[in-house]
Amino acid sequence: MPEITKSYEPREVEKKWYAAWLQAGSFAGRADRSRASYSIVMPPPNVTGVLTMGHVLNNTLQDILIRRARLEGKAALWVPGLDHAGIATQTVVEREMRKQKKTRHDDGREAFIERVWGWRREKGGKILEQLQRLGASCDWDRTQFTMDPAYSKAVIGTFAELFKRGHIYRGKRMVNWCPASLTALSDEEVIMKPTNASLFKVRYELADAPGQFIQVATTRPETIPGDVAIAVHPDDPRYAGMVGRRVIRPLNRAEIPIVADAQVDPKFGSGALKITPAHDKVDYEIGQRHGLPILDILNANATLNDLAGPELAGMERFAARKKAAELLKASGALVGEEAYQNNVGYSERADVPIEPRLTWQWWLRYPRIEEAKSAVRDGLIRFHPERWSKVYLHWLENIQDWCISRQLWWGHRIPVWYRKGIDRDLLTEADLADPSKVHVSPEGPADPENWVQEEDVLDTWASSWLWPFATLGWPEAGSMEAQGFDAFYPTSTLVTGPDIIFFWVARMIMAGLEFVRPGEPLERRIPFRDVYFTGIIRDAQGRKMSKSLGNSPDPLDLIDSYGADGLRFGIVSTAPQGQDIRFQEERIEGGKNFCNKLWNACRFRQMSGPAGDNSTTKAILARIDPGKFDADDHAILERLLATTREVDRAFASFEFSAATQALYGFFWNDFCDWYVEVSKSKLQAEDTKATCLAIQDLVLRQTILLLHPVIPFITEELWSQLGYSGPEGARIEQAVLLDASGCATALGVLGARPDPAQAAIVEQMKLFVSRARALKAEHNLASRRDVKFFLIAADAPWATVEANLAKLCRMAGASEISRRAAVDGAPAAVTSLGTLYLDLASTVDVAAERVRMAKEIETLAKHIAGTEARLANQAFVSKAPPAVLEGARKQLSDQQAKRAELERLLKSLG
RNA sequence: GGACCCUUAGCUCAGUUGGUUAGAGCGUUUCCUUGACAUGGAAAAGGUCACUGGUUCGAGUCCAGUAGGGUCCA
Repeated sequence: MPEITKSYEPREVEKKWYAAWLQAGSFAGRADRSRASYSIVMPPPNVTGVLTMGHVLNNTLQDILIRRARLEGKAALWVPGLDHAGIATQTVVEREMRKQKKTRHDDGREAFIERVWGWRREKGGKILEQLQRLGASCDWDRTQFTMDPAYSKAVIGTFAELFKRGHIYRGKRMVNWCPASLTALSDEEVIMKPTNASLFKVRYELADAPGQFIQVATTRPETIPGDVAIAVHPDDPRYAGMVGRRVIRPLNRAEIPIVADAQVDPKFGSGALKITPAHDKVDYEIGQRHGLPILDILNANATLNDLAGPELAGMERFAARKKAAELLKASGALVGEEAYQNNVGYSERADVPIEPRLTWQWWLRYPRIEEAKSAVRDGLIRFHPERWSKVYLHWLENIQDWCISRQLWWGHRIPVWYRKGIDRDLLTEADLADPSKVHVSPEGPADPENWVQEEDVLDTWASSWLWPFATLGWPEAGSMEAQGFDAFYPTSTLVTGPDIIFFWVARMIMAGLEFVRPGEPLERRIPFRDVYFTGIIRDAQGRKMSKSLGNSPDPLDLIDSYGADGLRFGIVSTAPQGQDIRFQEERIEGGKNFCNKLWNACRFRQMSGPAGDNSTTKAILARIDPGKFDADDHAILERLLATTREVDRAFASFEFSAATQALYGFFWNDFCDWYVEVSKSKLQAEDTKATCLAIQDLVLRQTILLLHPVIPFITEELWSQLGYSGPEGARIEQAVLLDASGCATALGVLGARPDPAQAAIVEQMKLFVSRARALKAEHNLASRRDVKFFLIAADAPWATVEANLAKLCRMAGASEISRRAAVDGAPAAVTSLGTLYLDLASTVDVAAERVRMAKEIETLAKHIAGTEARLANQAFVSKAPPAVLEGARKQLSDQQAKRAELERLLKSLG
């Protein structure tokens, strides 16, 4: 067996094992009727994406779940993939073309799409390779891309099917138009941002009464040329006589009417609203009610068109706003201008203000809304943290039809064909259902020469909402069979961010309910059972990480510095459930240090004695002789069981950081700082050596297994180095992890069930040693190993000390601890095992000693007073549970005894 | 305007049915290269649990309100 090196060097170990895992097919998800299934579909990162800290967190958690499932003996499958990300990808490629002064129109549609594919092959999807550096154990052979032929077929087929079922329609409606990407967006892709604007107060002159005006307030004077009316509230007394009269539009001058509409807010501004139906959703509705014309003064790229009038035509919208204000001022129509903050919708991708715009689009009436609600409300799908279910339900309560068409080329082209020569603007609902005018099918019409295909593509989310089942071969029966659909659907857990709860999570639920296993119960149709929402990773100041701020560390740099395991351990240990995370590189460093600690503890084991048979738990147990147990053996096994129980619980309830913290505390404090140290004495004695080594082997084995999902590389390496892999060299994922009760049973069979009373003695010894060390440190003897202690103790505690004398001396750094009947004038500490004196043959600073002692008595007196007060309270004595009461009494007597002893010591100092 | 979350040590955070003297990591101070580990060990300092009131024998924990910070929806 090779010797374990002095410190852990992750680089080569990670490379070696990842290759070995791939080679062995360790990540392959195979359906297996004899085993429970556990499946996860990875939220597909954008094909344009590179690894961010958010991905690190998200994918580490998925990897933890899937690796733990493997150790629990489940048939585990983690499906990776990529999202074609319509707008984002098209933008990236167009930006490259712009460097050569070209646009996609120079290419033409087909050539452009081919260019995007070329980009995808060369530069896209790098993120999946980066995930491998992180250790992600996905079944890479199943990697899916939303534009793959089979997946595309599912997407297109779904459109045709939903159309057939009456869920999809074509409509001319107000949409959120992105003037940068030149496409419609869904409501979810619009981000409302408070924006500093100016509120312009503009007066419109009454046509029939020159010199009389009606005043409106607007943040968008450049749209005045598109005004077709002024609206007031019907009950507004200020305007009672105005309704029905006409005013002069001050830009692009024309007469327009004053109408009355209850949707006008009389409290806003002057209570009069200018109506621009082509450029505002509310105005459009009001316009419809009053039969007003629609005057569209904007081009698709948000420059003003000729209808805006000669002064503004051709201008960009913000320049036009300035110009409009100037024109109004010059004509005297501008009454005032004040600073104003309003909410403006921005395009999520392009980050420019969107324009409400009237266009023909394809719309989806969401299916299965009620079922989607009850699936979450009734707990068939559980959200973690649970509170997100409120956000989900609230959205479903107020759900609006989904605009699913996008004016892009990169994406799934909508499978609709129009008969040549038909005017699409005139198509009625009845025409849409008429197969002689409109053809809808995945294959297209039999006589394509007579038809023209719809140019629009589908919203990217209208493909990814099929992800949990389309990645498992749906809807092709053969593929589903081959990919184990039956076993792996519903998937077990979805790990994602709460920011896409509407975009993706809710829509996947509706899609699953609509399409999978029709007619079967809800719990068979839902796409996943648990949804874990991660927090958002922020920088140390609490800001979101972003490219423009440059406050996001490159995860690959972190892997280079701290190892993938260090990064994983660090990030998981800082990730409390459902709370945002402030990134601190120190925590990642802590992860690396923990790995090194683990490494060195294993190194110590290797150096301590010959390797025994570690190939199975049974073999290790066979090397343990419970007859040789001392209190420390009981204590470490007791803590091992408790830690296993806590880790089981934490993982089961998605408390990842609690799991890592339990393991950290156990391994560092209980094992390394105490058990390994006391082992150094035990290993000197031939009769306890073998059992002590076997216990170390047992503890290390279980610890490595519990840690493996979090830090897979180092644990695999140590698994092999310490011989747990057996003669066959089995990889760790082939081992079976025993839960707490399984461990207890295994120990019980051996007669080695840990005794809590013995474990309690170790707690006493720890405090004893700690007090001894403190005494030394207070007298500047911390580094001395030859200090003598005296102990005044009753027979029973002395027996404990005597039985563990060698260990206690070693731990305290004492040459001896001897029992005395009386000691005078030495610094002392009161412990539960007796009063401990530091033998300072000569110099004792009596004054300092008295101060220290008096301070301790004072602190103790406060606690005693508190406890006495509680016990003197009749209500407490009569109402508190007996265990609590008994605890308080015991505490009081212990405290009083300790105080008496301290007072005696103080007196003896003279 | 509606909903949700957060406020505990210098910093980042635990604290799960209310119950002994509120914890961890990092940082700080002092000491230590002894044969697993200085990526380490030992000791120590450091907190009116945001504030106010209430429920209770007992509140960091439950309830109401206030202040500050954040997120989502309108």
